[in-house]
Parts: sequence; structure tokens; C-alpha cells
Amino acid sequence: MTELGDTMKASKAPAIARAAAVLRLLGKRGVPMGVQAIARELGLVPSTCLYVLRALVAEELVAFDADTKRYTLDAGVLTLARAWLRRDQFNDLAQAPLDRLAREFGITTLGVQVFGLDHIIVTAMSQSGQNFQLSTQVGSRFPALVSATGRCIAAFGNYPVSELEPRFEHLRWDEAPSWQEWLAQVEEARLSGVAVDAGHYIAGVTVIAAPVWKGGRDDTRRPGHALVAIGIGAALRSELPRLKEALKGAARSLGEQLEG
Amino acid sequence: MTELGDTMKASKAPAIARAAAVLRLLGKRGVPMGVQAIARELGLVPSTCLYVLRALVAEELVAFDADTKRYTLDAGVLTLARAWLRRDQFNDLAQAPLDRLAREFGITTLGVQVFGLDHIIVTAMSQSGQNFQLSTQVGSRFPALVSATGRCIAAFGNYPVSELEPRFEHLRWDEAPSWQEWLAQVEEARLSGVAVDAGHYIAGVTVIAAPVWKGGRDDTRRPGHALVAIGIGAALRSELPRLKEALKGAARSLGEQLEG
DNA sequence: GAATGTTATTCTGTATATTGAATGACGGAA
DNA sequence: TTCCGTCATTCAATATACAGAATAACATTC
Repeated sequence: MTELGDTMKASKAPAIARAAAVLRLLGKRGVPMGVQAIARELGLVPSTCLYVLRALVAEELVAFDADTKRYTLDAGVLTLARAWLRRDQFNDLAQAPLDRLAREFGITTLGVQVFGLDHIIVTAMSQSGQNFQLSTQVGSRFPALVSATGRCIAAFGNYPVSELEPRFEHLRWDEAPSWQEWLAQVEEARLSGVAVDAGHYIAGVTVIAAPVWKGGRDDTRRPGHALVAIGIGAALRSELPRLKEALKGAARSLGEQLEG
Repeated sequence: MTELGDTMKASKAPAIARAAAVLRLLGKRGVPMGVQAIARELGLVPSTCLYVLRALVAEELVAFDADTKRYTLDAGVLTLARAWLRRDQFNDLAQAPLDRLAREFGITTLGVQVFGLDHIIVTAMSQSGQNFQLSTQVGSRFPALVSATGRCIAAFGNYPVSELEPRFEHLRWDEAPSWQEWLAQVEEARLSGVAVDAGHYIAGVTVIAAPVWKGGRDDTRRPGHALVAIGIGAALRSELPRLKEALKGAARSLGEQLEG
């Protein structure tokens, strides 16, 4: 599409951009797809698409069913992911405090990695086993500015308002806040060091996020990660102040441990 | 290197083979690496390697530290893996019986995907929480012919002996069986429908593997998956016959459910 | 401070990956 | 059956990604 075209033309290895686009498409769709369908969707020439697919099959990143001539993701992607999980320092260090918080407060906690104003990816998760819990999966992507992490990124990223507003407009919420409300909440997050989403993103669910800076807090740089706590709003209310402090503390000490 | 050269020259999209090789290298090493080091290791020209890396960074599959000029895997690989896990039919269906077996026998169970005679990848795992357990991680790769899965693949894959022997020679075992012993064990697996490795691969540990055929057993095709049970040899002895039957049954019924 | 070994990066001609049209292969409709 | 549309795949011409040398930016060592 147009987005693919941009990343491709700039690069000196456009095949890689195409390959990544194919992998992501196959991941998103989930259903086995034929060459033509993939090519059409991505705006690729069918023959080129075929070569890309063949190369990916050779690498075991894509599986090919010779009978139906359909392609799907293959298990090779798992191997890469495992390697990443094993070596990511944030992930290693985050798991213990996330577990502790989840257990102590009976909530779900997440570690996320921030990709600018585009999106965040969940890289670690812990759930208190007791009863039902909201939960995502490791690897999930969310728009950067949504929910508590969104306010967190806005509050500590030093982005100009002109960059924030257009992105804000496109977000989906259960109970969307107004632009002015949101700005006020961002300002509050900046002052308190923790961002809160009280039922806006998902009705009845409170989300809290604290920024993590490599090597400790540094207001001149943008936080690369965040710790997130998710709980039922009603059940959380009395504990909220304590949880905010606990999350902020965990995020701070985690940041100080990062990068030696 | 030579292997990379082969897959590359055959392909009409060599950049993808290079990209995959870079990703795997970064995954294997775990440490951040510079352009030159990567290029040297893979037998690439530094400039080409640089372009590959830049493309991968643009796709968020590789992270670049501008200060140290070092590259590592990035979280994007996780997103792909998650997409794969969510829609792999074998994985979905395998988890429940794996959990059941793990709990009932107090062992670790695995679901694996077979890649010909090359290797297998662990795609699902279940551990009985009680005490210490041998365990791998989802995403791990093993040589195809090693341990119980190896005998399983040899027994049901209809491979000519001439293809098996050279690969067999290169395997690493705690207590390597002789070629003749191994062939006898393979034959036994063929007759009984389950393969057993009694302390050969890892001393003191018994591994059992049963083949899974899409759409039910079909001796004209090769099994694409297998269920594996891992337990301490001594603790398992009395239960072994029952476990073998249980694993075989689970593998059969799983195969029948696959592919609609 | 000069010299030497690194490193990452830019530059340029050419081998080649990409393209779009042509060819086959298939499946459903008439 | 024969037609038609759609599919995957091959092919030959050309735009371009790539290899290799040259450059630039470092550290380290003398």
C-alpha cells in the first residue's frame, strides 16, 4: 500500500520490507492465503510476491500447502521470538516486580515497550491467578496514545501538541475523553509520575502506567518502556493510591537497573 | 555461510535469506553486534549487511543503538510469533491433552512440529507444577533425529537408511546408542506406534514421542507433528506402559481432529 | 601527537532482482 | 463437453540492489 511503498523506496533492500509486510499480513489475517490475494492486498506484483513467499518458505518463516497453494506463518517466527525474549534485559528484570505487584494487588500487570507515537508492544505479563482477569497476550500491539500508557507517553515524551492531537483523534475508546479532559489528565500524570485511565479505554476497568527510563529517570530523553497495572475499577478504588506508589517505585528501580 | 550461499543463490530474493540469517544470528548470540561482526560471521559484504540491517530496523525487527552502533533483535519478532501461536490449529488442539497428560503423570509434555530430517521446533508445552521438572522453552529447536522424536521421525517417515545414517553420526547424546541399537529401537517404535528414549539423550531422563498425522494416521505420508512426554526415568518406570498408551491415544485423536 | 588498527559508512558500475505480459493450470457455469 | 474467469507460474527486458574499493570516523598503541 502507500505505507509499504514509502518504507520500500527509501531502502536499499526493498525485498525485506516486502517480506515483513507479507509476514504481518499473514499474521493479521490468520487464514491461509494465495499468492494473488497477498499481492493484491499489499499492492505487489504477483510474480514478485511469489518470489518473496518462496524465500520466506525456504527460511521456514512461512508454510506452504502444496495442495491448496496457500501460505501461512510457520513456526520459524517462534524461534526468533524466543531468542528475543531471552536476551531482552528489560524483560528479564521486569518479570519479578510484575509478578510481585500482580500477586499483592490481585491484578494483571504488563511490561510494554514504546515505539514512539506509533504503538506499544506488550513484552511481559503477570496475572494473579485468582478468578477472572482482564488480560492481553505477550506480543500484542496497541496504539501509543490510548489508555494510561498513552497519557504516560504524552506526559513524559516532550512531544509538541501538534503531533499529539491528530493521533488522538483516531483512537477508539469505550468512553472517549474530550481533548481538553485528556490534556488535563496528561498534565496530572506529568506531575504525579503515574498515568491513570479510569474506565475510559475499557468501561469499568482502571489502567495505571508508569514510565521506565534506561539508567534512571531523565526528563531530557523519552521513556522506552512502561509498567502497566490493570484491574477492575470498583475493586481497586481503595487500593489505588498505594498501587500508584508501588508501580511508580517498581518502574523507577527497574529503570535504574537497566543498562548496567 | 556456505549454507547461506546455497539458499541465497537459488532464490530470486536473496535479501530475504540474508535478513533471516541476520535475525537468527542476532538471536543466537544474544549480545548486541556491530555491522562488521555480523558481516564477517555470515560471509556478507559489510555494505550489503548494513543495508539489510537498516531495512530490518525500519521494520522493527532489529533494534539499533545509535551510541554504540550495535544491533539486536527487537520486539517486532514477538508480534509475529504471537500471531502464529494464535492461529496454529495443532497448537490450539494440542494444549488441552498436553495439560491433561502432564497433570495426570506429573511430567513435562511437549507438542513439536517436524521439519523433515533437519530439526523439530517445540510449539507447545505443559508442565506439572509439582517440584522440579526438565523443561525446554516454546520455540526451541532440536536436531530431528535425536532422542525419542528422532526415532519417531525415522520410524514413520519412510526415509531411506542412506539418508538417516550420515545425520545420525552427527548427533550429540549423553549416552549415544550404536547405529545398530538405534535401528532396532526405531523398528520397535514402528511396531508399537510410540518411540522411547531411555536415558540416551539425557542420562536418567526418559523421553517418549508419538507421531501425529493431519487427518488421522496415514502411513503413506510423513507425520508433521509429534507429542512428547519427558520424565525422570526412575520415577516413570512403573507408569511407562500406561503413559505410552495415553500418549499414543492423545496423538491419534489429535490427528483426527486436525484439518477439519 | 603521529601511526595503526579498527570501525561504520558512502560511492559507483554491473550483475541481477523486479516487472508486466505471456503461459499454463484449474474449477465452475452453461 | 466448451467456455470463461481466476489462479499460479514462467519469461525476457530493464531498472536497481549489490559487491568492492574508497572514504571517513574512531579508538589504541607507540
